[in-house]
Formats: sequence, structure tokens, C-alpha cells
Amino acid sequence: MTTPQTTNLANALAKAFDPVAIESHWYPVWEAAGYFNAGAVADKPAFCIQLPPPNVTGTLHMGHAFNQTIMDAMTRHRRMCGDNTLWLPGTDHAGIATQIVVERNLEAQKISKHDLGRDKFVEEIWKWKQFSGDTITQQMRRLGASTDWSREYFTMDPNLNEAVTEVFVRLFEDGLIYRGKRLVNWDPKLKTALSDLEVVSEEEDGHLWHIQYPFADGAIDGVVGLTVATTRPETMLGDVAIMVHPEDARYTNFLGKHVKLPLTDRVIPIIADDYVDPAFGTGCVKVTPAHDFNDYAVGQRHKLEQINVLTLDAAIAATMPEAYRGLDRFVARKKIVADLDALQLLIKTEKHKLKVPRGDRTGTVLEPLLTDQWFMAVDKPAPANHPHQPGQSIAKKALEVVASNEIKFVPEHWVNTYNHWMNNIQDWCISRQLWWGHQIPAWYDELGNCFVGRDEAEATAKARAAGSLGVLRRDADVLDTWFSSALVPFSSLGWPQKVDSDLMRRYLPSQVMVTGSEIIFFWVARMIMMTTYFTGKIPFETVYIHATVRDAEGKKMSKSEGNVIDPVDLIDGIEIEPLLVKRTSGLRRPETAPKVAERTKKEFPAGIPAFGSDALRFTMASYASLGVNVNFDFKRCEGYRNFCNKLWNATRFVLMNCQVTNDETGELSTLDVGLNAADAVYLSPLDNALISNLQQLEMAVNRAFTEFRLDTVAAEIYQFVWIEYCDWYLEFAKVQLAQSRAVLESATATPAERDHATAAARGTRRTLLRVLEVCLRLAHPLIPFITEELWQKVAPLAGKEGASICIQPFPQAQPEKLNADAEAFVAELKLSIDAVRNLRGEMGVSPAEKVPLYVDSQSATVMAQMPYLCALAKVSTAHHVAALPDVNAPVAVTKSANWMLDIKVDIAAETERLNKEIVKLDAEIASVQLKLSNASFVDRAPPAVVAAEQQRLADRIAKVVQLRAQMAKLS
RNA sequence: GGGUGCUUAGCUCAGCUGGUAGAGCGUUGCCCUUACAAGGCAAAUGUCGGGGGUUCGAGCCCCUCAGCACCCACCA
Repeated sequence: MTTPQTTNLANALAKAFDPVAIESHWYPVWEAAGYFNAGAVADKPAFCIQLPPPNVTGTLHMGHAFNQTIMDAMTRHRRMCGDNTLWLPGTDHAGIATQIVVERNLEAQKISKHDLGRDKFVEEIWKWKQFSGDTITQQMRRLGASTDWSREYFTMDPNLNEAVTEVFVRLFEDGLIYRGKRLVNWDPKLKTALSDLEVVSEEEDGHLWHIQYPFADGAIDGVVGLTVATTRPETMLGDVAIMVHPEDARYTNFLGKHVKLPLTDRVIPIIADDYVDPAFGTGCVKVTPAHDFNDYAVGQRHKLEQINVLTLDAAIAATMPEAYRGLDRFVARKKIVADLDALQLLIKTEKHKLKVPRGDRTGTVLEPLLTDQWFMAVDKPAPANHPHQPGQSIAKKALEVVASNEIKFVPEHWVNTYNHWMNNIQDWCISRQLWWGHQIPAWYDELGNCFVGRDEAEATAKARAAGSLGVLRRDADVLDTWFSSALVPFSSLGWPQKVDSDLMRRYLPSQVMVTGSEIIFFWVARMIMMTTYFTGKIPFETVYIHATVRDAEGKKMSKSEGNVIDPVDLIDGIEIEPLLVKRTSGLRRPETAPKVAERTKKEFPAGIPAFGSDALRFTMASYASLGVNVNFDFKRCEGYRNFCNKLWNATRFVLMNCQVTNDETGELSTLDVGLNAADAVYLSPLDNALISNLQQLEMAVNRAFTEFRLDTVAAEIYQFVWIEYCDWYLEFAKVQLAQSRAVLESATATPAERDHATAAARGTRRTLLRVLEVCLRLAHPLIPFITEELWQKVAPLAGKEGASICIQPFPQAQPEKLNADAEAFVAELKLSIDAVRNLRGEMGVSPAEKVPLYVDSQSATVMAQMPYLCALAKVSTAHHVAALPDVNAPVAVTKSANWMLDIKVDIAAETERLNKEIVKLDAEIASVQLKLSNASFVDRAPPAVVAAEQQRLADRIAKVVQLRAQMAKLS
């Protein structure tokens, strides 16, 4: 017989959960042990997730924390389920974005990139990349990300660089990459082209200027000229025509005539094109093919000249009239308007709202500009001998793999977004006039002939073969950063060197791509296009689109707006002062700093407390429903930090009850927890009910994982651990252990009684331990650190072995352990306890006070309930009577019995309480009666539903009868 | 101008194939009960955006209106 000497646990677990020590301890252990490295066992299913590589522009934000928590939970889940997991990490060079950051840093030191020159400047960016990349990977470790660091990549690593070159050359050779002078979105500040996707248009206040263009040969029919309306008058210097709608009766007379372009000496024709909307403005539109995308198309249709007005930095070009040369576009605009006014050609100026295109990174107003750029032809058929999609265009194929359900979107409606974009896709401008990125593998001879090759030698050979003998000069431009990102699904696995490697076979396609909706076009679509074209495989099976993280007010989090939260600050906590410094630096509009500070002080008056990584992750998971937005409220972290503490203390309780410390030696020894198969174990209905519930939890959690519902995973675990396990079962367990102890300490107990008490204590301890141990494994994907720490303590006692919880099997339900009878017993017991507790509450009994109780039943069920009920509802003594005493105390009616506290009653309060309850019941009875008296309900509703209603009616009527009787006694 | 999503308790959000409205936080009492005050027990709060329809029955399906958010688009 083992009798506890003491339950001193000072050397086992601290009284409160302290995340800092745990987290810093476990991550390095996991990493060193290689638990996260890609599995090498061929016969296990593969599970791969490609991390959307964070930009090396600084640090991770809440969006990353959200995104990564989801991926980590999924990866840890599948790893525990026995899959070969590969969560592949990397970082993205993020061309423009990173170059801008480093440029700004240098500007702060009064250095311009031109002072340094290209090579030195790129060196500076590499230094920054090192710093930012290290910060990011460190943050990921703090978040507990179980990525395979041994395969970490950077999009400008040599092997990925090689993939980029290979892809470029092949697409060029297949005729799907071309170079040409086209109208592109031009950022005059950065002096680079941008793709359509990098343009953000917002409505701004502007003007619509009405300008008269006089007829070249004098008035016609008394009309001196035509009036056009424009929002960008400076571009008129490049006008090559005026167009009207062909059926616009006002102007048909003038078709084919000419006008004199004001401020120049040019004469331009009046043409007809049905692009013109006669109802807008004057119905006359100036045509400027070199500076407007519509006009460009009109110009093509009518074979018009393209006259460029602007330089690369958006000043008026040297080819323009002298008066305007060299003027900035906006200065020139003012001058031109003034000059037209002076010439009395400015008819009127209207206020006008217009969409102004700006660069998404710089906010600069963009100009459509004619420049030489490289494009990818997405709509052009692939060569007839292409191995994977002969004769089929890249966009077509990308649509096909989604239409065929090879690639699924979750939530599904994002397919529409994808299809819409893909059906209207334009050729992709892939060249950028930047210094940071993959340099385009194209070389030119002195005549401008272009040779594309994998390296200079190959290009030279092609040049020589074509008869070009001079020196070659490499194209200075780099590729759009998304060009390399698009290759990640295969370039990160070793392509092109390893085309048929184990890695490629196993981890391409990956199982799920986890990302926000904002990069469906930028990245998801392009990965699909590139991966299918070059590997014949889809890049991933499922695209899981998660919400965008916003601040508590629903505003998009942005460093330049000063409302970002660094996930590490939620983990470690931060004082208000440093938080203010963080938030007020680097603002887009520095003058907003006081406001930002004010808002920050209001939201975080005392800074941010340290919640720990697990609490942050649990919060993120609980936010991961399939919605569009997440308005992040840090207070939820507090709730989940408390949950971690709950789990911690539940473990403390379990250990206290399963281990003893010898007072003299200080040695810890384990009590009998039923590990020895030969020992009899008695499981009470309460033990069995908990175990039964646990099976349901296991089913629910596994199902939720497969449905990508991490919010459900979190909610299920939270509910089970806190409510079922801690609030109910732990209290029941105390009763059971106390009962056994009483028997074992009794001098009069028979041997049979002692045996049963031993078996029961064994069963309780075993249930406590095993259920806890399972909960730890269930929760591990969400809260890896605390579960590891606790599992190390709990698992050995529960008869489990293993170096780490990371690689333990994920709990799966055992249907044979479902136990409806036990669950029903506990459900009924809970109702009884609730009823008695409710009586106490109603009668204002102090929670500390124990009170006597009457119950009008001695049924087996009630007798079995009593020990638990007395403990949980603080009953001093229970009197079992045939009928409750005929006094005016309140009665609680439950399924099991009628209950009454033996204390003095406040008659007024009790009358009120009864009245309230009777009214409620009457209303319910009336509504059920109405339903049941409806013939069509009884006839047409399923019999089970009708029966349930009838039962409900009977119950309520019985109850109300009881209450009425009680009421009668009061008066 | 098209398209998508959203509108449920004071706040943030769950509600599966239609069958008696839920959670967390917050609020209000009372308790430092030997796992946990980062806690326990109890309590209050909803014409599920408005209107119409289908159905025995609608938060859920259909129509319509309103508001919010986002995405796409070439109106000078």
C-alpha cells in the first residue's frame, strides 16, 4: 500500500505558467534534434507546405504571425499523424521594396545610390538582406515555426538564380518572352517600369480642362474649332488626333478635317472611333498614344504616330516646344493651362474626380510611358513540341487545372476571383530598371541585336553564329521580383539541376498553399502558370486563402500608418515608451506622429504584457475562421494566455495527485496509476464519460484540421480542457480520490472494499493522466512550447515514452471507447449540480457556506450522484425523503429528482423567482402546444421531431405543476 | 461600371446538409474552497440589418432594399 507522505511539488512545476524560460529552452532542442527536417522514409505520405517567403524589407508583422501559425499548426498536425513533412522556409529579395528601404537608409546618411554606383549599392543591399533575413528567421523561431531550416533558401541564391535564368531562356526560346517598345506604367521617381498589378488607383480631386483646338483652315460653318476635355493637359503636346464617336451627329461634318494643336505648330486630323462616349465631356477626345493606354490602342487602330512628351523622370522632353522643355510635368501642366488661358483657348475648368494611378511602393503618380521592356506572353500558344502543354497557352493551362479541380481554393469562392483575372490577363511586364534582383540574361551587340543565353558564353556563341562579331553588353535591367517567386514550388526543390529527384517527386505538388487574398494574382496565379509549364505538375493541391489581419478598429496594419504590432512584442511584452518610439518612426506622414502616439497610448496604456508565443498562436488559430478580415484585439491573447495557465495548473494538480515526494530523501516517486496490466482498474461512469468525450474531441479536432478550420480546433480544445476536464472532471476526481482514501484509511473497511478503493483510485489517476496526456498532444500543433514542457513531465507517468512531443502520434478516436450511458449519467449529474448551485445562488448563500439539502428520491441514479453533488454544490448533509417538506423553500426540479435547500427563505424574492420561471415555462408550453396543434406539422414533420416536441411539452408541464405547487405554499 | 464578401448579445466573432439562438472578452453579485484570483460559482443582455417569398418550420434557401468592406475595369 502506498500512502502519500506529502504532496510537496516545489521541484516539479512552478505555481504559474512562465512562457519565457520554456520557449527559449525548447526551440533549440527541437532544431538540433532535426525533428523538422523533411522526412526521408519513402513509404509515408508526403505533406509539404511552401512558406510564402517573407520580404527582406525588415521584420515580420501580425499578418506573418497569423499566416505562419496556420501553416505550423497544419505541419505539426500532419507530422504527428506520421507524414513526411516538409515546411520549406525561405526569404524573398523583394526587388523594389528592398531597394527602397536601403535607399532610404542611405539617404538618412546623406548618401545616394548613385554616389556608390551599382556594385557598391548592391553590396549594401546584401548587408541589409543579411540583417533583415536573420531577424525574420529569428522571429519565426520565436513563433515556434517548425520549418526545415536545412533547406532554407533565398530567392537570389545561386541555384534559384540558375532556375530564373533557365526559365527565362526557355520561355524566350519558346517565343513566350519578348522584348519591345510598349506603353508601360512608369514610376518617374524610381525610374522603372511596373506591372499592372503594382499600380494602385485611387480617386482623387482633379480638374477637367476644356480646351479649344481651332480648325486648321479657319472656321467651318461658323464654328471656330473643337473643344476637348482633358485631365492631363501637359500631354497635349503629344496629341496626334482628335477623335469623336462616328455616329455623333454634332461632329460628323468635321470628320477628316484638321485642327491646329495649340502651343505647337502641328496640325492633327479629326478621326472617328467608337471608343468615344458622346455623353461624356464634350464628346471630343484628344488622342495621345504615347501617354495613355486607350489612346495607345486607338493609335494602333488608326496607325497614328506616337509622340513622346516626357523624359524618364517625367519632365518635358527636349523634343518639345522650347517654352516647356525641362519643366517637371506638374509645373508644365500649370504653365500650359495658363498659356492656353492667355490665348483664350481655355474654355472652362471643372472640378473633377479622377482615378490617379500610383506606384504601390512609392505612392508616386505613374505615367504611361513608351519604353523598351521585356514581356511574358501569357496568352500565346506554347510550341507544338512542348512536353506538357503543346500548343496551349500558359493562361489557358492555368485556368484548366483549377477548372478541373486539380487545384482547389478554400474558401471556394476565390476561384471566381482567380478565373476573372486569368480570363482577362494581359502580357506581364517582367523587366525592371532596378539594381537589386536577377539581371536579365540578354546581351546586345553594338547594333542592338539581342542574344539571350544562360551565360555570356552562350550568348556570345549565339551572336557569333548569327554573324555578330563585336563586343556584347549585358542588359542592365533586372526581373520583376515575382518572376523568381513564381518558380519557388520547384526552384526551392533543386530545379533545374534536380529534375527528377526524390525531393521533387515527394514534395511537388505541395499539399496546401496558405496565403492572403492580396497575392492571388501576384503569386498564386503565377506559380500555377510557371509550375505547370516547366514541370507538368501543379504547384499545390489546395490554396487556402486566409483573412487579412487588421488592427482592433479594422484598419489595415501598416508600418507607415503606425498601427503595426510586432508579434515578438506580444510574446515578450513591451513597455509603452519603446512601443511609442517604434510606432512613431518610419511613418509615411511624420506629422501624424502625435496622433499615432495618442492612439497607441489609448490602446496600450501600460504597454503590452508578455503573453508568450503559445498564447499568441492560440489567439491566431482562434481567429482563423474562413472570413475575410481579422480585427486583431490583443486582449484575446490575454484570455488564451490564461488558458495556457489553466493547462499548466491542471497539470500541476494531476502531478500532485500522482506523485509523492519522500520527505526525507526528497525523491519523487509515482503513485500507482494503473500502468501494470495485471492490476485491477475500476473506471467510474465519470471516468468513462470523460474518456468518451475525449473520443469525440479527437474526432472533431481531426475533422477540423482537414477542413482547415483552426478556429474550431482551438475552440474544441479550449472547451474540453477548461470546461470538461478542469471545471468538471478534476472536481469529480477529487471526490473519487477522497472516497478511496477514506476507505483505505478506515480501520473497519473490508478487504474487498479496500481492493475496490485501490482499483478506483488507480482508475481515477489513470484517467487524469491519460486524458491530460492526450490533450497535450491534441493541443501541441497550436501551442507547441507549453505542451512540450508539460508532456515531458506527464508522459512518463502515463506510460508514454519519447524524446519529444513533436514526433508523438496525433490522437485518433477509438470508437469503442464511446460510452453513451456514462455520458448520459454525467449529463444528468451536471443538471442536478447546476440546479442545486442555482438554488444557492438564488437564495444568496455564500459560496463558502455548506448547507443541508432535501431530495425526494433514493433512486440508484440519485444515490450515485450524491457524493459528487454534495462536494460540487457544497452540501453539508443530504436528507433523502419520500416527499419534500411542506415548507416554502424553493424547489429545483430536474430529471433526476426534486431538490430543496434546508434554509430560511426570503418569501418575496422566492415568489419573484418562481413567477419568472413559471412565465418562461408557460410561454414555452404555449409555443410547443401551438406547434403540436398544427395538423400539418404533426403530419409532415419527421416523427422524431414530433416526438421530441411531445416529450418537451410533457416535461415542461410537469415542471410547471411542481412550481405552481411551490408557489401555493408561499402564500 | 462590374464582381465578391459581410451585417447574429456592449465588443470580437462561431453557427455543419433549414428542426427549441452559442463562445470569448466585457458587465453585475458573491467567494483568496489545499491545481489555478491569469481563479471559482452564479446572473443579465439578442424582433439573428429592413421588407417580401418558399416551407409544417428560416439566422440558415429564394427575391428585394439598405449599409459596410474589399477586388477588378480604359471613361478623356
